[in-house]
Amino acid sequence: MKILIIEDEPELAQSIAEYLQSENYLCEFAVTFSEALEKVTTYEYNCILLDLMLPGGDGMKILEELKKQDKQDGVIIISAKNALEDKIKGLHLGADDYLSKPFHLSELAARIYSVIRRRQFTNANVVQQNELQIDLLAKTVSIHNNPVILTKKEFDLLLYFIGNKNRVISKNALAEHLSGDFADMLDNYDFVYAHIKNLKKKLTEAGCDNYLKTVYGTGYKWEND
Amino acid sequence: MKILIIEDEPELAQSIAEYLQSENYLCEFAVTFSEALEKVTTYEYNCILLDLMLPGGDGMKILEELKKQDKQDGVIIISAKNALEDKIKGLHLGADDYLSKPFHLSELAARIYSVIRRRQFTNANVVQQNELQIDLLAKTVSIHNNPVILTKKEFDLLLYFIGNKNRVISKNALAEHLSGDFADMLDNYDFVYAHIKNLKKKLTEAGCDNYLKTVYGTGYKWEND
DNA sequence: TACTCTCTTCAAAATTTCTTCAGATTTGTT
DNA sequence: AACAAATCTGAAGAAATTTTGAAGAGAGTA
Repeated sequence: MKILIIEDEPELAQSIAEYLQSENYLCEFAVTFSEALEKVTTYEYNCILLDLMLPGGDGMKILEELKKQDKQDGVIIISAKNALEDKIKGLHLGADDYLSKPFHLSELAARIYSVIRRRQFTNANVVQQNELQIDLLAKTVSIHNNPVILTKKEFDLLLYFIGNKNRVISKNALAEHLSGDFADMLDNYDFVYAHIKNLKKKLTEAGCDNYLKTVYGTGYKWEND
Repeated sequence: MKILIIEDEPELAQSIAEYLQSENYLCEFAVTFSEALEKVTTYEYNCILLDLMLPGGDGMKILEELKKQDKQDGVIIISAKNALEDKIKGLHLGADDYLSKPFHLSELAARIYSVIRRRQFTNANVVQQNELQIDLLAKTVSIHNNPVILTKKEFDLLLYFIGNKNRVISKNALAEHLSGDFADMLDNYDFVYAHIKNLKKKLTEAGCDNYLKTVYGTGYKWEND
């Protein structure tokens, strides 16, 4: 069983490796983004441990590449950030699991074991939120088994909100998220308003309570108890 | 909240500033090393964004100077270099965070929020002050689980007071904070009076003791034992 | 090309918040 | 006590923000 450890902190990488070797796994390392990308595209691993905070690039890109190349490696994201948004995004991109630092090595080993075992069977990634059922792989939303047909941007928005529930998200952040631009200030939020309106409408028409609250002068918030 | 943007690329500095301004931060710029050094030693900021590649000197020197002078400003390093050593060195010299170019402005804003929160309040996103519970992310205030609905300016005011509790805040500082401008001596504080009044009213009506005391002729103070 | 679906833009309407104002009240001073 | 200056207050108009429907632009497909 081969494991690739993509992690730039040498001590952490080393102790993970030692533990896993004692569990009879073969370990390899990648420290930088480019190194990771090269190994991932060239070889095949039973499981990849992916630290998102990499020097040289966004770890998510590794996931995207794996998906693009239809690779079957199992992936566990390791992140210092505990952002649910990252988790959802990661799972969305095909990661199998998500582990926040710090963690116990035994916990990691357990996850690796179950990822490798589970890889033989397929299992859909479904998130249940309030009355909504969201299939991250199929990118579909349903409510009590009735589908809610969303456009891509609406689906993205919904995930973004749910991944950040009970937090106010500024219009800026929404605009950036929807447009996907880097460091570009947008001075017009009309398209944000439009997508929010449409999303809200579809959800309420499908019988979903209104969890998407306006925070006047700031942004929006998915409000949950 | 005042941010100093030490960055020699005008476009990047500009879009950062616009973004942060729309998120209610006050921004100042420094373009050269000497200018940065002067501002940093003369004024105080809630957060300093520091580009390491500066004309006229090594950005790390700014960090060293801050440390030498025992300044409490939060610092986020922004760098085109992805060098792990830079990151480590920066963190050693007291930087709070490190961000590689290119980055999303919302990511930057999130880091700034964390840095300021850690310095100003706690590590948690919920601040407990007297009987008030303030959720910084949800931007909500509640008292014994009953929500107190505040407008944006009222919420800002409350945070400002609590972040400076037991300190008298001048009307001028309040006016500046509320208007979002570096305003010199305004001759009219009516809007300050109005916001204070409304905030006080909402808090006391929700059952909060009156901690917000008038300091006749000077300003106001959130008084705590 | 024509068709369809999605995204963005636009402008008017609705809503919420902010500021101003003028009179009332409080505080400090003589 | 009397006066002046500072602060408080409620109301109303002003300003800013959001909502909305519709129209135009763009992307993808047959």
